Amino acid sequence: MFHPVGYAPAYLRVSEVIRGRILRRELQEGEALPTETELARQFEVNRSTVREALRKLESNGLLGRRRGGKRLYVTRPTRESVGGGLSQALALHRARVVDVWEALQAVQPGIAAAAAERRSVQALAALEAAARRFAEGTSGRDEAVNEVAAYFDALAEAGANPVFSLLNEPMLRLLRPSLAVIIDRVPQARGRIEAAQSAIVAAVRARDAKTAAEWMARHVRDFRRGYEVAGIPLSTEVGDALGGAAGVS
Amino acid sequence: MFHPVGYAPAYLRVSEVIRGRILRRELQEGEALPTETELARQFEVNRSTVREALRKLESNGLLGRRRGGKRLYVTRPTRESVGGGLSQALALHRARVVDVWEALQAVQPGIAAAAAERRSVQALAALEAAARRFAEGTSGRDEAVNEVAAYFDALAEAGANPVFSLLNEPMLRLLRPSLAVIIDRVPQARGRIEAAQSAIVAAVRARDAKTAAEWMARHVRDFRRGYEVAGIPLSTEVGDALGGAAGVS
DNA sequence: GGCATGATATTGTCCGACAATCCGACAGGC
DNA sequence: GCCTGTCGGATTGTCGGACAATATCATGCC
Repeated sequence: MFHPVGYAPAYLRVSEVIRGRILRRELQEGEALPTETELARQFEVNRSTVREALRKLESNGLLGRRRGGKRLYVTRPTRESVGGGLSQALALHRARVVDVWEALQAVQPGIAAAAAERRSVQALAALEAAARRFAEGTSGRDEAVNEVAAYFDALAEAGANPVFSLLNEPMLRLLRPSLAVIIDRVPQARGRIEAAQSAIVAAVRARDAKTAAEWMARHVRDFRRGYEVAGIPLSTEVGDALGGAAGVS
Repeated sequence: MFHPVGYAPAYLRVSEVIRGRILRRELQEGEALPTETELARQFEVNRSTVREALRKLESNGLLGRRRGGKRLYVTRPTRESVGGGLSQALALHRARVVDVWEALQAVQPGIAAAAAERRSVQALAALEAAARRFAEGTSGRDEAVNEVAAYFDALAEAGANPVFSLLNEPMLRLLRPSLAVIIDRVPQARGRIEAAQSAIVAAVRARDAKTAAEWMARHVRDFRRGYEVAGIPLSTEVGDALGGAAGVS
């Protein structure tokens, strides 16, 4: 019958006002925020309150600091910050490798198709470079995993669709540990990945969306085989590795 | 030759420690956090510092408050909190409706297929209920939009894949405003949506993944037609409506 | 022009304080 | 028995002030 009466502490109201300003682009990316003291003066709250508001925006990725800098600048959430939040949420929702794999299966062919349709010359070059780096097989397992991720990223980037780019990140992040295991344990993994990558690159170069999507679908199915061969149960929860090295010790 | 020497302010270190504890499930969901004073004592920092750390975790959705409550509890990020962050990021990355639509096109058929394969009896009932609510056509434009979103949510839920559930939210949120325009301007929109929904429901009931995916693909393609008929440019940036009513006035 | 230098501004952190209010217990009335 | 009113304690939200460390910037020097 009645709606709960709304109340919000000052630190929340302050952060919402600033957030709104950023989303409405009244505060533009790269612009420096006023100093904490100045904000406190304008909002007529204490500096501690302002600081709490800033911390919220900071972890949303809307504010950031230039390396070693002191002032806060308006930034837009990076792939990393968005991906971090999302993969953290997925880990807490007990997502399993099979769940992430299934999502990959759904999304990646579309990404490959988009890349084939719209890739620019530069994006194609970047994609080819990523494939080459993996193909060189510089031995290290962790480097290899990074290169696979970089390849997927380059592909999403070539699709020129920010939604794809942002969705890509968390899935790759979550699969990283298990992918490392596959590369370690399945001898033919590198070869198969390399083959798929170069086939997809070729399709993207030829702007052949259909073939790109098909190869990608095959590629993703292959990952599932990889899990089975490597003896990783599909019901393993992802993100067991998270939380340890989340950033600062 | 040398890595930049790491330094992190105390509020960050504190929040990372707590975050790690949560991700490692040493702090379980639903558990109450110690009081701020107690945390300050244990971490040997000031209460203000602890509060800044808590604000960060709060906006990550890892901590929350029970309605009207005072204490903080460990929570896992809800679809809303994750979706909010993601759609905010997408808005700032200037994602356009066509980008979101493309992602929808990639993901939704997979979701429908997963739902068909794994739906439980309850999930099916929820999906049918959602479809019925929309079909009743209770007139209001905004209610209709909500019901469409609820339908997609129910479908993702039926897929029993947390990745799908979490990815669904932000896309729907971003499409909401334009969907409202479509329903307003395109007379036959309701009918077509209703037809697609019931076809998909039927396929899900019959556990026919292929048909479910095909109908969903058609359904999503239809949305694109809707945009064109409604005269919404596909290059419209999503989230122009965001930022205004982000929460608190 | 580029670079050392010093003054200034700003952040990170602390301390102490107080009002509001949530919580739990407790008593009283229907 | 259950609901309501009361009350003390605990906890959060907010404030003011303080200070060390250091990023920033204008200055002067080569």
